[in-house]
Amino acid sequence: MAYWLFKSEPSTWGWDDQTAKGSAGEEWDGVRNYQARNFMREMKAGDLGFFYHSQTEKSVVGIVEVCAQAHPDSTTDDDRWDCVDIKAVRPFVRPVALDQIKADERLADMVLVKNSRLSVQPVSQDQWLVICALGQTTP
DNA sequence: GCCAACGTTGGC
DNA sequence: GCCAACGTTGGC
Repeated sequence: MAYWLFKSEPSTWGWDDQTAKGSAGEEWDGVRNYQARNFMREMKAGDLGFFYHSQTEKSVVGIVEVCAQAHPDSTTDDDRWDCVDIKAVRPFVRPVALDQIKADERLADMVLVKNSRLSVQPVSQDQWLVICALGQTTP
């Protein structure tokens, strides 16, 4: 089982939008970046991910689960682009801010810190556990 | 195949 | 609102 991080601007698609979809989940569509797409193609149903709010909030706000493996992105006819479906699992008791992540030396190698622009990224198990602990939330 | 120009993203 | 970093595009 692998861990990931999904980034979104809350004004475009936020945690509230995601939870509103319930257990049915929703396509993580609109990604037009090869690296991000390739990570989605590696995902398996049951993998877990962080839901990160960029821009105004810059915080990890919850945990999501991959509920459908990569399939063609329904928002384009261009067959280069695939996406997975994700569903909300649970919110963080305390959102974990980017500042906190940057300040924690255990998280210095996170892609979020090193390549802040990549919208879908892998997270190691160690990083996963540290951030869940900071968020006071069950991994 | 290289590289300059351009567009987009996201932190500050 | 600005700017740095990065990815993509297109001309050569």
